[in-house]
Amino acid sequence: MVTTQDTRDDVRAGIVSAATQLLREKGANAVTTRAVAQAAGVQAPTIYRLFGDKDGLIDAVAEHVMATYVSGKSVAADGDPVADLRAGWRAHVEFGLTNPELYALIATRGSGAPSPATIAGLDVLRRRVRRLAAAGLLRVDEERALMMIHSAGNGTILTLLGMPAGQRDLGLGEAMLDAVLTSILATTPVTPDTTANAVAVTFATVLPDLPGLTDAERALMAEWLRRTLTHQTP
Amino acid sequence: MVTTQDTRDDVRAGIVSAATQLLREKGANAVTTRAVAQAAGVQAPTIYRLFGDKDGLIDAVAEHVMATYVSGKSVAADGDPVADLRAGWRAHVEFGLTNPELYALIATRGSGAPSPATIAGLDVLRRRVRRLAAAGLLRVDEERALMMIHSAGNGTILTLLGMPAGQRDLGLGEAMLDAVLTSILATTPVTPDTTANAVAVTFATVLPDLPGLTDAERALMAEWLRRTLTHQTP
DNA sequence: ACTCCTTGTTATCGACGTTACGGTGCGAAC
DNA sequence: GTTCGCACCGTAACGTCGATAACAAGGAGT
Repeated sequence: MVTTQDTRDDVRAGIVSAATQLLREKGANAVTTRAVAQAAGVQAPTIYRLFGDKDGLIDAVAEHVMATYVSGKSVAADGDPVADLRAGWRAHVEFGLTNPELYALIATRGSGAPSPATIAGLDVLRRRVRRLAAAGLLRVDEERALMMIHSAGNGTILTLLGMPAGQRDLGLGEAMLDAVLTSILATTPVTPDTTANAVAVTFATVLPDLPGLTDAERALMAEWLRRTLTHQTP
Repeated sequence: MVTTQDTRDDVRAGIVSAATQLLREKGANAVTTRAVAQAAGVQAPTIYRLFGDKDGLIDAVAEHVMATYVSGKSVAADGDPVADLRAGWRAHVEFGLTNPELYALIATRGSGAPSPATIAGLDVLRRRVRRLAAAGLLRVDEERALMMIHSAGNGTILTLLGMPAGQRDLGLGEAMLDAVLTSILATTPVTPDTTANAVAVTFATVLPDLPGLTDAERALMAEWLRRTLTHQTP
């Protein structure tokens, strides 16, 4: 039978919708299990049967809001990697400013595991950073670049949310992104050809200049590079 | 008579101390008015007579912890303004990592007025930025520079606190500060040679695709690459 | 001696997250 | 067709939280 599953999903959607509206209109403190249950027309234990926990409800709200938000935008996954990163950054900042209570709720989980929404956001950001790295545009560690962009974005949004809506420095977001990009981007692609072979060849030429490695490590890497390059059949 | 005032201060100090210890050892959720009152050997209403509010108690705890923290360090207010800013940044990051629960508590006040600790931190940062401006070292708005440093610091600390204590990228703080300083300072500090780093990063992305290498060799190279990239470049 | 302000103590309020328990309906089995 | 089993639903409650009212006690100042 499907009706039971359908009504279950309907009830679930209704609860999420009620919680979202409550969060937007009355603030985070107004999102209590009783208030949500009353607004959705269900009983309090229903929330626990469907979401297990209040945090589960919050996660579902975050997922719902983010889904409806990104559905309105077309994420350009092609084209210039840098332009894509900028677009993603702007969308992120705009999302934070559009949903202040929700963002403060999911971005500031005191301790413990980060929220699923945070993990999802980090994943899409990681994909964008990987494109930068693959294009030869990064001059820092991929993980380092990821963490820098994440920290800058999170800090910027929280700072903007911390000041009254009227006097927000709206250029702060662009300035922060420019600062991070200037620090992590290579001015021009370092290799015109990003095939594995070409990159390995280029890497072999800069290997002696890399700091923090012992001579033995450098020698081993050079040896392995030579092997992988001679392994090529063509 | 002074004894009444003295005992009042003593009781107050005892409550703050108990709350601080409770916060450090049992986490933020364990800091309840009842638990604090019992740990301090007073009754629950005493907290409200002395601090007015639970937020007041938290603010007092923050002030106490910060005071005892900065008392251990000598803040060099003279000398190079840039060096002072760097020292203040490092102290701030170190404070956040040393007091995770407290920092998460005061830095993530969802909405409403920021905590007194935040305001105090912004004030000392504002003074440092003003010295930069007075020395003619800023190439952006003073307020813009203030907000950028504040956002970067807050975001960095929250990001570091969000990952397990073992695998924190401790160079992230310096990298973020360098990124912001490069963008706001008139005198651009020396940017190290980027070519080698960029090639190394690009190489890391193609490393999994290289033929003729064992998994162990690939893992070792990835580890060495990570080390050379996170290596501090003067 | 009398009054007033501060302190200590108890009891309690309303709200919160969460859960135990009994009823209820519906498909399955005989 | 009757009965059994089981998943669901609604009521009520539990334990805890922040916050406060009410009142006793005791010393300070006049």
